[in-house]
Amino acid sequence: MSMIPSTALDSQLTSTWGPASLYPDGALVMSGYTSRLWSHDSQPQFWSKYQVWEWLQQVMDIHQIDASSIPFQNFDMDGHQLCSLNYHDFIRVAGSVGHILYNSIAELKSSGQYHVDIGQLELKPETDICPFPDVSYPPGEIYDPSIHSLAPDVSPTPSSPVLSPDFVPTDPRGTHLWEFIRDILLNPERNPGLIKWEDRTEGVFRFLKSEAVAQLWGKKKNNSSMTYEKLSRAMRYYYKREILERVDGRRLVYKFGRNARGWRETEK
DNA sequence: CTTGTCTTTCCTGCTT
DNA sequence: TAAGCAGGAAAGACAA
Repeated sequence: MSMIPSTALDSQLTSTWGPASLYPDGALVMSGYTSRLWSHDSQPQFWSKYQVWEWLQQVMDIHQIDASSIPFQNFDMDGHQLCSLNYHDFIRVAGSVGHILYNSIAELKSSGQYHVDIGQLELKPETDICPFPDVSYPPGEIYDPSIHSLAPDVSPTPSSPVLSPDFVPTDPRGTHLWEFIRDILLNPERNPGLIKWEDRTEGVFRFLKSEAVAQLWGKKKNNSSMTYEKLSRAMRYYYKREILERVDGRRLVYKFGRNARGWRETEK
């Protein structure tokens, strides 16, 4: 996997990344938003897995499609693999959304930029830029969770040299939700851009891609219907057990509590 | 088979 | 209005 300059990542995550709802004047903001996003490394063939997921989330946001409606884990691949998918592959792994994704990547491959035309958001067939207009799929087709992933399996609980010396990666079977979250935070190289530390020493963190994390958690639990809504309920149960502490007034922000172990840089 | 833990699912109401 | 948050209630999964 290719490395992305951290400065580029940081700027993407902190300044250009964010839900579209932050920008009430969506249409006006969008063009600048997307052009900023894709202003670097615009050749999808050279994207890392991280950039593939960034692109996925962006397309979903731009088209105002619920991120939970596609299986992010099915796109556990780098840009080279992504570009090798044909139209049918996109439809197979993402249902009707695959159509949008295919168009996006096709345009990126040819121009290196993803131009968002607001009029295109309606996705009228007659203005379809899909190069395979004869390809048909059942109207109203949606993602079928039983469809297997094209991508190789990925473990969300990897080992990494950044872990504290006494941290031993837990058995995936026995990993609880908070440990799963912690392991994502401790392994940004393997699960980049999903959750970010807000205050490393205080144990404050924020979900950047809540639905993507929920999908990953669901995959781990073999539950394709997991959502952030349900994941967050489980997170709230941790308050009482002091595994997490409340962070008032901030959406998607949590803080590790006194009973959470293994997240500190210098644990013991 | 029973029990306890840890979610998962659903829901109502509230907040941003 | 959408997305999150707060918890109650109840069911499910699973290990001891």
